[in-house]
Amino acid sequence: MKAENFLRIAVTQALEEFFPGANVPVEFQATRKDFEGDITLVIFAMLKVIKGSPEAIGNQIGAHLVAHVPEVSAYNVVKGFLNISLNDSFYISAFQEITSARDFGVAAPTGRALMVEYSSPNTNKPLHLGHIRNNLLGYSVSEILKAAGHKVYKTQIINDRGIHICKSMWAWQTYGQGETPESTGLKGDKLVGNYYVKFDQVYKEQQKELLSQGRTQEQAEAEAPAILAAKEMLRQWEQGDPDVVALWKTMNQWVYDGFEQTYSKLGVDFDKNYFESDTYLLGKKDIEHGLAQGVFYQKEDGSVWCDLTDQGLDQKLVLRSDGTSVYMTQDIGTAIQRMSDYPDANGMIYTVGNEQDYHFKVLFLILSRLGYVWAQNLYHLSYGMVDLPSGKMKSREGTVVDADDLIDQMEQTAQEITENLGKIEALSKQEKTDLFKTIGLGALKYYILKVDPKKRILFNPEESVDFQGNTGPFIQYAYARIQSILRKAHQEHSSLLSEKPFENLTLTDKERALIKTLMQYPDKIQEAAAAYSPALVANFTYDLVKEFNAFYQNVSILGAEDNSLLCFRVYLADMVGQVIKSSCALLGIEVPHQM
RNA sequence: GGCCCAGUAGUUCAACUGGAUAGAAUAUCAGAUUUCGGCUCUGAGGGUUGGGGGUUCGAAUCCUCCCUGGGUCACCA
Repeated sequence: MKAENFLRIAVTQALEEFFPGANVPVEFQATRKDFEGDITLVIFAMLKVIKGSPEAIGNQIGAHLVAHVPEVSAYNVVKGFLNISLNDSFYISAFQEITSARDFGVAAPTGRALMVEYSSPNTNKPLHLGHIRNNLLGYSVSEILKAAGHKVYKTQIINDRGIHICKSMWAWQTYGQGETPESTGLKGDKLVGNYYVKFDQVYKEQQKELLSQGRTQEQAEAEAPAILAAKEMLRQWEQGDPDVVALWKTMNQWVYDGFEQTYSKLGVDFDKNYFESDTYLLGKKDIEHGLAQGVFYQKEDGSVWCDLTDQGLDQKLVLRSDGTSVYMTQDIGTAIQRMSDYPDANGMIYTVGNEQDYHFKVLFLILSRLGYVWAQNLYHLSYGMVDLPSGKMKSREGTVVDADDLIDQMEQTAQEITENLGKIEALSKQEKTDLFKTIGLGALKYYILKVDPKKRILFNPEESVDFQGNTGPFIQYAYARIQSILRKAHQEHSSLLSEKPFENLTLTDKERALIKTLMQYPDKIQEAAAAYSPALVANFTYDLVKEFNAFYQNVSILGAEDNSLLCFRVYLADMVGQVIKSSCALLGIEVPHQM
């Protein structure tokens, strides 16, 4: 049982005794490290309801707790804080509870189902560093929500249609000379991306020429043959022209194959893919319904709008005067579609960059005005840009960091650093390359996920692979070390480990602190799920590792004086390892058995 | 210009959502060990939380006005 629960009961009893009838708020928090105690009751918070000096009230309650609650061993009062110390038998039984729990930390099913959308790439260019943050966040939040007891459907919408797709199609058709991924040895997304770039070059040149012939910039942009050709192609695609559709299918397949490789390297996956080419006509019907309901209004030219000025927002167009849809129309339609595809789901999380904050604010508002109950369970998982020390990423200037290149670079950096440390000579070649992948990706993932999603990231590849400090490899290293201890323990003391005879131990501060941290794990998952923030999990894991290192430093786990102590320490190390592994899994990070 | 987000040690990030003396890591410096200047320990310095005002027992956190950076305000997606 959690300490907070039985303490709350006892404190309420004490208050009832000292201040009958008063409805006093009981607020606990973890005791800060520099103070004696395990859990702290905040007396200040009570002063609004009851009168008196906080010290006196704290002492009164503290004395009552020591007298009536067997788990409470001592207390002290500092200003308005009552610090409560719990005895070792409480910690030991709490620890036993943890070790015997299956899937410690994972909550019981809540019966809720949610859909998480992430990645959602365009099929005209390869994935870049920004997508990596998106993918890592979306995947990790999905795992965290699952651990918090929800059912999760991971999904992406593939933006496989539109003028940008036709641009690379036209460029390939015109300049490609039949190149394929096989003939060039390029990943499909790279090949297609090259033609997207090619289009832009040609387009720019044509504009320059038109400008020199005296056209305005606007005219040049509109009249360049390349853009006209791409537009024509889009028209043909929409009419189902067989040749264009065939080309579109072929080139998109190249891109999907390329994306699949990148996803699999990143370790992310999806339960369901939506394609914009299937869904881009959705939403019009819903606009009509909304119009009938009075949620929208129509102007004389026939365009349809939503008036959000009463919410401090603007008027928002939802259907053009020619009856065609805009981005918002599609998003309204797909949201409704998805919720009917998955009737058990009653909410969605959209992992999309913060440049679309406004869009999603409006989208959610409109959906709720349309009367969908699930509209209140929509969340925009908004994240900031990723910058590099070398400067900002701008696709126009070609300073985009390609996702595959970055992953390769991370593995290579991991290799250099690991080999320099020289602890892995015993491993086979295959084991080594696997290890470098694990470390390189772990570094990348941890570095990105440890930062609050909302904030911009400055990503420094070198720093991220550091084996010291708040980094992925540091955590992985701690795990590997624990595994090595456990291997030895099982070799040398296997008979001892079958039972857990550690009832009457006296714990050290370090051991108590470690158990305390372990006990927080389930709450951390809930917190992270409520905040949609992998950063909370990441920082918890780091705290746990630090706590373990502090314990490990002054203690010889396998050299304990008596058997039950040794057994206890091995179980403690084992449990720490399990929690590290499990919380790393929530971040999508693998842990190595040796490094 | 309106709206949204961010601003915390030199640097990269925390701070349990209003709690105690704002913490880690990294970099720097000083010791210890090491003949390796690289590895490992120990310790230190480093902060007006962008600035001013306000709210209260108590503010990095809340309200307000400024400053800086980013985003967004299309019949683009």
